[in-house]
Amino acid sequence: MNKNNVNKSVTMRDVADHVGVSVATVSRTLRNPEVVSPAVRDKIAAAIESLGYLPDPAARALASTRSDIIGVILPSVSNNVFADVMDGIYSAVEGTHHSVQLGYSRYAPLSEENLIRVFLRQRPAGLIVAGIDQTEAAQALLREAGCPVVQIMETGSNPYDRMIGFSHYDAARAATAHLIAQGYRRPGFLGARMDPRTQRRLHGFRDELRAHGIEEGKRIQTTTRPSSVTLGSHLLAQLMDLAPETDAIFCINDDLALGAMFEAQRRNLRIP
Amino acid sequence: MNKNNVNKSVTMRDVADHVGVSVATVSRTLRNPEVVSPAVRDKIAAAIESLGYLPDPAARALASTRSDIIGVILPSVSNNVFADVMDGIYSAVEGTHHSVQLGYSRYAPLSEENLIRVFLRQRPAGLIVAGIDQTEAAQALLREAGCPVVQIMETGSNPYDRMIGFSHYDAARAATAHLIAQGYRRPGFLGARMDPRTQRRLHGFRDELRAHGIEEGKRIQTTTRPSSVTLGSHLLAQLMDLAPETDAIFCINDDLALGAMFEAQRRNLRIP
DNA sequence: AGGCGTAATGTAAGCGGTTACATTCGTCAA
DNA sequence: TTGACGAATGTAACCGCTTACATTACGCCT
Repeated sequence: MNKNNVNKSVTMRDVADHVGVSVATVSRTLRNPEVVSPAVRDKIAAAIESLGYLPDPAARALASTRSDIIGVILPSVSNNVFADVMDGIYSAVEGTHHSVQLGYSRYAPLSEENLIRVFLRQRPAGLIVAGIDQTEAAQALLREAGCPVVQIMETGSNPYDRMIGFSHYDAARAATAHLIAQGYRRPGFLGARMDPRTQRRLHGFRDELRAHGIEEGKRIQTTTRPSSVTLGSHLLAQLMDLAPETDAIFCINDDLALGAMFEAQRRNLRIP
Repeated sequence: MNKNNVNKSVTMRDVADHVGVSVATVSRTLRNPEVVSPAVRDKIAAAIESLGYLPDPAARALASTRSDIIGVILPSVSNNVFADVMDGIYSAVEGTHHSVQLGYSRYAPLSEENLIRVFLRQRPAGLIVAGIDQTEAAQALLREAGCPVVQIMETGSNPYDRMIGFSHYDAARAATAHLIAQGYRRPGFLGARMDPRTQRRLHGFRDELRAHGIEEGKRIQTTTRPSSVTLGSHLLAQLMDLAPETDAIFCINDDLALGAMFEAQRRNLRIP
């Protein structure tokens, strides 16, 4: 096996010549092998292996007007949750003929819209986007994407195509209800970034408090800055200064929670 | 501006017809505008904008035998360090006409080799790989990649092309020297995964101890399992059970360190 | 033997750009 | 006035593959 001719690029033509068939036949054994006679198919497979042929994805995409790319658009790379998502996506894609192209919107809807446009231009095999907060234009694009579109990490009504995730509002209510059920009557809330998703969590928290007739006081501390561990510490410090009665904390993510735990420890607060 | 014709795909032909020039001229105003007369150039730019033309990357790649893709091959997505790397790469790429394609080797050299082969097939604009521990075949591929290759997160001799990073061995020695300088005479080591990079850190640690005539005792606790926070806790527990004299800890990464801190806290050990 | 249906393969026209080379045209020196 | 030259644009081949359609080969029936 001669795998090293990346530069001299073994083409389908080479494989075809080597076996003594036309390129069409080679293409067919790759795309739908069942229409090629087994004898020829085997010879072609052997030639592909021995010549180290690898298809040119650009040529394939151009000729077939469809690529093997799966576009993924997430708001952030540096968040653990998204890292887990990527992990999952890559393990699913591994071993298939698909490849992943990742875009990063930085929580900016316009930048997301643009990414969608660029990705769509490659006629991707599929598109994965986070959430439901796309711009009007982006929504239109996604509705006629011409490929499967899956929205992840959130649910809502009216999906473009498929949708998997959970309701951040409901989850926040459930978590808050849990705290209250445990007997905590003065729960606080720490939030950062405050993008639409985060806001829905805050609404869930608030509505659940209200449902139990609990005043929120000054126990909701948020910032629009991106979340981080140190920010978690700051926010908890702020919270405890302004609302020392706080007896439980709802953090919108793990970064903040971790920072809050460190700060709590510094202040010798009890952590269950 | 009609940006929504992603399906009906506005081609360069459409732009050319709209302005009344040949496609070659359109292509030129995109590729090297300086050879096109300013008047025509402006008309073309306006047409591109108003028709919402976006180039087809596959066609471009096929015709020019070079793509705008920057291939990035990392061992893991789920590690914070790599998330930071991606963050940096994406901010550098944002706003350019390049796009990033990320591959994930799962610390498996063969899988990395394969990714390199596949990426190279697209004649990428550049390639970024982590470290220096590629297979022979991969090394050969990278040396004649035909595009810039940059190795990150580590240094060593004999780069394929460019290399940025630091020596894990030296860094580990320096960190260990620091602990010893602070007066800690019984430092321990927690390591996970134990890939070549990690091993070099362990060697650095060991060599520095030896240089100071310090016995390592049972204070080196490692596992080949991938690192995680809970693993950090386990390893510290194990370390303190087997070597209670330990007075400082060297953790190979933040996951482990965090886990170790939690465990230390549980055991009421003092953390500076 | 002749005709026909089917399976296997070949032929060739694109896919949407890039680019070497040819052509046109205006300018200017002789 | 004429020829040469350079700048601007057009022409067309090609990049490597896919795929509709044409062709060939073969087995079977009448």
